Amino acid sequence: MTDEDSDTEAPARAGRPTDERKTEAILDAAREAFFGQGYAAASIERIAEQAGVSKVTIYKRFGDKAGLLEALVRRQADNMTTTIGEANRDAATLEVQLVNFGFTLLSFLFDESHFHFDSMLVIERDRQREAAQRFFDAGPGTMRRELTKMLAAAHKRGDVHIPQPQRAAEDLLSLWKGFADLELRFGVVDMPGPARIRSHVRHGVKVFLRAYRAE
Amino acid sequence: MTDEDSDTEAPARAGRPTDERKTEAILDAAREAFFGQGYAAASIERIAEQAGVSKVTIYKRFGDKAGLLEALVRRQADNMTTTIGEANRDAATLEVQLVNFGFTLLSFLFDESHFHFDSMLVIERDRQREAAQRFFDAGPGTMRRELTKMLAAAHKRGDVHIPQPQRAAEDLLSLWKGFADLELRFGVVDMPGPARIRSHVRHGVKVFLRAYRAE
DNA sequence: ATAATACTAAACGTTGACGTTCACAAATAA
DNA sequence: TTATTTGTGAACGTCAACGTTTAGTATTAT
Repeated sequence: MTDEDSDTEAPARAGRPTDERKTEAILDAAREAFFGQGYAAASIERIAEQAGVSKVTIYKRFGDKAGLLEALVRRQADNMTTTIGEANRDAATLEVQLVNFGFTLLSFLFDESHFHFDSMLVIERDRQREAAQRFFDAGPGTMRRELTKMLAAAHKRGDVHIPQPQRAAEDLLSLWKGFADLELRFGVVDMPGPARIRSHVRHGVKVFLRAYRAE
Repeated sequence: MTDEDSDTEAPARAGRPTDERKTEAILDAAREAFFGQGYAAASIERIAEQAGVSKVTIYKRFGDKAGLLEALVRRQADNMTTTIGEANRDAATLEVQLVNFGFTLLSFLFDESHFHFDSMLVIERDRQREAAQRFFDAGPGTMRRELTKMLAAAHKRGDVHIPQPQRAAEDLLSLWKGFADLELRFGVVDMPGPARIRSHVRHGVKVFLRAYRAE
């Protein structure tokens, strides 16, 4: 009679329960396919095969190809938000603080599983406008906000001279992403390891602080 | 009015001569399609239609889809080389010199017809490795070389303190391309006009020169 | 056991794109 | 005019992918 519509995690429903690991496997396979070959070239059939899942399961869960991309974007964005949250630690000096922040960011960006992401999304942005916007907010947007706050605080303390913190934040993000990103994208160099990433971040921070040091 | 062609070389061959304007029209249409939708999603049939050309003509001239992309990449790379060559003018001060250089570069990069180029190429780079490399050499690679030379000369003159000119060139290129590029790619802002571009370039140069000024 | 739900495999219809062939029209040199 | 080459349109074969359907299996609560 009275259906227990409990909004808790315990389903307590009849029938075979959904296997959440399959959802993860599908999204992992979709990531590989979409990022590696682009949205159009990726095939649901191969995604299903690689995920060890029936094609029908994908359609049951995500509706269609666009829905699968939508879900993937959401997961990646959440993932990024989490990573960024963990990066915002306090440290002794501003320099160390920035280096930590940048290292976390670049380690994330220069990861095989995320690297092709925006390239695909950019091409698809006309068809997936809100998805692209959401990803920007979760990734670069959040990054800019956090960094802007940090820089404004440092300016107030007198550590640096940064009258326009948002613009400065964009400068630093540009220096970090920078040319290494270009070389990577065109396959001129290999993916850098942690040591190279840290060195690159340090260099960016140094240049940045030289430009914005207190007079 | 009939135009008498006297500039071009006479083919002096029998039969109907090839219409070079058709080649251009095909490449223009291919650019729109490839850059806008990506390689896989673009269709030769629609490219032919948009170019006002028979599909067979495309196959006669370019062999297949990959050949068409190949030719397109080559044309874009040549185009870029030409533009960069024109940008390298001497000017009174280093600052003016850099601003001119950057303005030419960004005007080219932030043009609708080139903007999606690397996004497509990145996804296709595994299948079109040499095309990607060629484009990198013609574009960012040349840019870095030219800029490195300019900065090394300025360092020798004592105008600035740049012991590692190539790294500094990468920094400046990063600052220029920077965050505006990201916002554009995700559709957060519209394509900037010349005024905004010049302002952005100026800012980049200022930050750069503050960081690398002579002590 | 039974009902209910998740899931699979295989087949299906449909669409769109690649690349080819063929008959024919258009343009030019001889 | 004639030979030669460019270009067109329409049709064709092939293939890969989307998304659906169906019949049946697996897993759970009652």
